[in-house]
Amino acid sequence: MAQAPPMTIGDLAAATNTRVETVRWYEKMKLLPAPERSAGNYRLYGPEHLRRLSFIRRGRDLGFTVDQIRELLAMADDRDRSCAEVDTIARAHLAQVERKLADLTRLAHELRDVIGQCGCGSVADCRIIEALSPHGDPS
Amino acid sequence: MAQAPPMTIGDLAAATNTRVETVRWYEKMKLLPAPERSAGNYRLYGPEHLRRLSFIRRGRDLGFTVDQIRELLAMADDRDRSCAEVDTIARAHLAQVERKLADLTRLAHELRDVIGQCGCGSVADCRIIEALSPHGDPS
DNA sequence: CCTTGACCCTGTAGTTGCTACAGGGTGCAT
DNA sequence: ATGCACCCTGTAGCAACTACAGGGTCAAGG
Repeated sequence: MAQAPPMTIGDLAAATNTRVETVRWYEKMKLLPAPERSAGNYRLYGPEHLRRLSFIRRGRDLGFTVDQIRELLAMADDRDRSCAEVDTIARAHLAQVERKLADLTRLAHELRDVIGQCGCGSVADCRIIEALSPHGDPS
Repeated sequence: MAQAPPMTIGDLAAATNTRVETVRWYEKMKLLPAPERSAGNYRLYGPEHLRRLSFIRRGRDLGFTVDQIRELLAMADDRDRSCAEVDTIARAHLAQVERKLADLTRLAHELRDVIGQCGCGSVADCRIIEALSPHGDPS
């Protein structure tokens, strides 16, 4: 069984659908440990880095902040710790997502209302502009 | 009929539920025209500023970007122009909101799934951590 | 052997929409 | 005259990247 050869930063980025600059940024932010370097000073990554970066990316896709991911990683690294903290973070995050969802739903309704009323005449009687303007401009 | 006396930046901010710094920032970003100044170099605002800032704030509440609001303002200022462009911006924005809404809905589902599976034992078999990790780690 | 081109390196500045000072000046009431 | 609340400018910070600039490295083709 041959070991997989180390990956360059470009390989790692491609494998995780990440930009090279972002990988370097995660390293600076200490989400990803600094890897070994080649003779020519290139970063060389192994499968452990791939796993960790995949974790980070998935967390980001799920909308966790970098700080939350840092906490999740610390917990995942400490496998004897209770899972309750992980659950707490996830639940707090879900609550936040649900709040945002409610906001956006309301917003979409308002926008649909506003757009529905527009007869597309001249701006002078555009309902969209009117809806944005302070109520009823009496002059 | 007495004219309303000019408002200070604090008054204007209070009347529109905005922070003073934000008002100054809108001025620098050229959303709000620079007002006259008092002898002591205080900004003095009139009802036109109040109207314009209300418009901006309402647009921001509806999730328009500052750039979009700048365009909407330019159109609103030019009252003979066709309303079709306004409609275009609003529709594009709605489409974007709906995309974000779909993403967040999917995300909330995933988070609920992940949280539901957590029996809260030790991290070693935490389903949340597992769900974030790359599929199935065969070793 | 040399060049070309794709990749890599560091470091810094830009993005969005504000927010938070620091270090001062103004205006009004006591 | 002395507080105190408010105003001024200017700069730096937040999140999470993204986009250079100005260089170095490496493998392949001629």
